[in-house]
Amino acid sequence: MSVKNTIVVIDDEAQIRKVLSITLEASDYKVVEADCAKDGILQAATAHPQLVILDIGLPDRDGFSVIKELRTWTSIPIIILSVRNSEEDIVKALDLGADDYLTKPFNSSELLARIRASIRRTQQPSEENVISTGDLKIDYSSRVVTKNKKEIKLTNTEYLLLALLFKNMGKVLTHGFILREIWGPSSTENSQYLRVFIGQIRKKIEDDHADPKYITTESGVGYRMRFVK
Amino acid sequence: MSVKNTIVVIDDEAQIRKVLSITLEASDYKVVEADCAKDGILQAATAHPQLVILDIGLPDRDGFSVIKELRTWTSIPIIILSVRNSEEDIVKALDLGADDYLTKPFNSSELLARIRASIRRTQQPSEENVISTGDLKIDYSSRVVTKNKKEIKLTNTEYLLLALLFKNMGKVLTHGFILREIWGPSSTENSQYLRVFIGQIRKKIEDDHADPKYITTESGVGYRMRFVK
DNA sequence: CGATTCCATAAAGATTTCATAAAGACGAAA
DNA sequence: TTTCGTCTTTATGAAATCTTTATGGAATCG
Repeated sequence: MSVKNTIVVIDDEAQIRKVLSITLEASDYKVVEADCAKDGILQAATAHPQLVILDIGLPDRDGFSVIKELRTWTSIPIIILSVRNSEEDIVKALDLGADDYLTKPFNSSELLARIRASIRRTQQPSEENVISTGDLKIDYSSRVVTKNKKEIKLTNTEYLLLALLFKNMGKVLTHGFILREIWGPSSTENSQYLRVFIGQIRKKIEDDHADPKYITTESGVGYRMRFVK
Repeated sequence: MSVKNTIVVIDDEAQIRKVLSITLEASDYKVVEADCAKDGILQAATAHPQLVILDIGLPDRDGFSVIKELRTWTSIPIIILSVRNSEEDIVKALDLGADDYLTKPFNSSELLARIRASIRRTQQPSEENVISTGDLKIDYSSRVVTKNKKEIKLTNTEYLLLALLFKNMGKVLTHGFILREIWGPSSTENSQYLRVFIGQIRKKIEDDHADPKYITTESGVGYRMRFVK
């Protein structure tokens, strides 16, 4: 279940705010309304919105100055609404940092599509993919393993093997399974070089590799990665 | 001295292409023209543009399918031009991944402002336009790389490659990923010329290129840009 | 307990991958 | 067209990695 995206609507006409709210809420956005520039900026700062819809014609302040002020501290997308379809206004708004410009009366499905496009752009990948045990940590997105925050240099095969063990933390992985996963289905059942690699990895990650605490041997079966507090 | 931003214009009407070229070149963009979808995609993959302008009505293929195909491998901004001001088309284009939609006849200063807005956004995601590591610094807004405040002369491809590494500082980038990002989806899996370029860049940025501290090799995997204090 | 199988490690050989130079191809600009 | 800068390809030796072999120690089982 995803959390709803919040949109701040800054417009002095109650009618327009109402139409926008209904439209946006029907598309599963959370809407925060503001009827003047001052309140709009406050809401933008406190409601943590994913987008701002701003009417350029406000009673208390020039809408362009609102764009300017917002851009001093945030880069969330701003879509401008205006009754004026003047080239000059469009250029000014966009160059001040607005992301899009629509003229009233606007088409609601076009507005929604432009909102989706703007939000899509800001939601670029930033997901971290990290698993840790003891003082060991693996980061799949950057493909780096650290021990005590210090990076450990691993060859490609060593990394693949360690990543496989991490992903199956606590489970016993049989020799056959590991060999098939890393060396492909046509790999021989010879687990000799698996031992060589486990040995290499242990040298690099275990404090005492005569008594390994991370990768334990399950004699006759395979290996297991242990979760260490 | 900053390198010009490149824009690929895909339109079958020579007249429109000419007008666009003149307009864009007057604003200091480098323009690459294509008169059909096939050539357009090729140019988008090889010319390393910062933006694509796409006419939705092309002779050889549906423009929507071009958006779709481009979006399988690149996230550079796409601005759609169309004679049809239909809500349906706008929504479809934006949801397929286009960044903006303008109807012909378009206003050239509005188009330029929308281009600036789109390019600005792509050069922003790292929050700052400048990233540095050690005595190296990259400025995305001016496309300039400096070492000890001294500018380093880079070819376009070298810049793109270095910028990609900077943007993913600390992450291991696989050969395949780098090749797709820089040379497009049709690039071969041959990483030989990637090595050549890495070699060139190292000559320019590393103090001792027998022992590189900025760009390290992850044998069998790819390369990584390191953060140096 | 033996005997047997399984495991850990070192080290040598085989293979893959990498760095670099240099030559050819290509395209943009004069 | 020619020139120049850049990109692509090819070739070569070096480096890193993987695989195999050998040896002795540990675990397992009758």
